[in-house]
Amino acid sequence: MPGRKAPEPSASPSVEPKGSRAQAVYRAIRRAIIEQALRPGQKLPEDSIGDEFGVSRTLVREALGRLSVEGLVELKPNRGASVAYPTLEEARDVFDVRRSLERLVVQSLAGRLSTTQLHSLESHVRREDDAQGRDGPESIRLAGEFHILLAEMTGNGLLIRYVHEVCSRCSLILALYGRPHSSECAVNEHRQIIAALQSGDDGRACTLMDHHLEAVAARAVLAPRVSGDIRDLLAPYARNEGLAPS
Amino acid sequence: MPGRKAPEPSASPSVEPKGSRAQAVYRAIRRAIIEQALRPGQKLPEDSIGDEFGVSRTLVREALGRLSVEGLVELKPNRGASVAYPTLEEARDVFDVRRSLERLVVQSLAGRLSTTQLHSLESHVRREDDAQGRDGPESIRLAGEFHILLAEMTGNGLLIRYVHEVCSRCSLILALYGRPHSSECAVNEHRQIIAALQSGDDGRACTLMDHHLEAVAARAVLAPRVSGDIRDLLAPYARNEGLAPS
DNA sequence: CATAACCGTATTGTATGCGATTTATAGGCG
DNA sequence: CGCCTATAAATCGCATACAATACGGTTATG
Repeated sequence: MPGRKAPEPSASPSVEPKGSRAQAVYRAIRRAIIEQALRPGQKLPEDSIGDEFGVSRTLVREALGRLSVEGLVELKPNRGASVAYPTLEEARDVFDVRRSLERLVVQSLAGRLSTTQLHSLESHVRREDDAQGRDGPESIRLAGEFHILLAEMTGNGLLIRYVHEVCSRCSLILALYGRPHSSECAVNEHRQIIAALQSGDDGRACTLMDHHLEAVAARAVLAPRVSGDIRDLLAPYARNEGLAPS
Repeated sequence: MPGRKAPEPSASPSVEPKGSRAQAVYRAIRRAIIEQALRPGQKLPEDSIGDEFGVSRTLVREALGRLSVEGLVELKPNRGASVAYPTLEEARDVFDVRRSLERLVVQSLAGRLSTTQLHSLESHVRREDDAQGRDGPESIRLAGEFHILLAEMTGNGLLIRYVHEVCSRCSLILALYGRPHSSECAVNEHRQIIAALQSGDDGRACTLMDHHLEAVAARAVLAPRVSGDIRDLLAPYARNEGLAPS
């Protein structure tokens, strides 16, 4: 097993050891994927993972099953699981749905934010500023968490779950197709959205959110990474043929 | 085990025996819930179900897990699974998200329907007419399937999955809170939506869909069933306290 | 008589084992 | 020398077994 250098998972704001062990495995893998510790195409054998976490294949299976439903993991019958490798078409689909959902979020929230919630949002944006450019994966994760934070403020459980899911998948997509520094201006856009929400102008908030997401999608999806490394260029094609990098 | 009279599942348009057996169990339970063969609050013990289907608890567990994620089943730790009993608040949440999603559906579809697709939709609406009033549960199921059919025509995999999910949950909600004959005028509204989509007027289609869903929501959620049966009236309160009918 | 503690039973949570399917490897044949 | 086939290794699909927890009834006790 070569190259076994696992990068430390960046410190989580709130460590939540709650729930069953299966959920713990689920969250761990999920996070590893989002932070790009596990790259798309990476094989995910049940027993290796079980060994790593000290649980049986049963629980790993359960976790992988859920991740597969959410689209973060590909689960081929009798051939095992691997980190999902979204196509550009899937990416566009996800972004379309995401725009719809987040429009609902801002409409629900405009003019209804408590000061506590505002502080929470501002504090988050400040953290985004800190991570700016310094840490690619963390920056991506924080950008996603901003939207999740917004969704949670609606109190709509289903909406929260869906936004959570599309944000995860968008993180994966950005990791794949995003340019480096792609989240540069996102922080400012986040600030603008907060301002619009605070002022209660839901039309403006809606428009801002729409443009924000379109911008994110455009940076990522419409501009596949132009890399000097031939492997990056070939990877999607290889994966299309069912091949994976060693 | 008293009262073991299982009503035949109404004939499915397309029997799809595909996929793993776990998925088969999943679909079976799902359908049983939607058609009200399993009422909200009904306990779902793993081994009884396994016996019934001739599979082990492992597969039943997998199915119940997925259903729990989708909100059709409630899964309490160490206490087993039961058919979900959505609250009115959850119901409203689901309908809110559903409106958002289906707006995206009609926007994607307006003016882009092939004649084949139109025929498919018209044929479906005709089936809805047939079931009109004759069979409550089947009527509800068909109404949901109309929306799923629309979603499938977008080709957006994520959107399809989400619409599928919210439709399932809406079926459950209607079963709980819907008046009898609540889907009366729905068929005509479906026809109008088809017409608007065909004409390519996406604004009108959007409005129609919005009103349609609002009407459905209003019939159901805003008008909790006024029943002479005291058990129906008490059930939600009982369930709120974690109590279930025998 | 009411209440609390105890124990048996039923059901879930997790691990493990076996057979099946797939993938990799090595050997034979053209 | 390359291709096809046969055999071996690895991995998954599923069932089963065991351990842990919660529930119901019974008995002991205040």
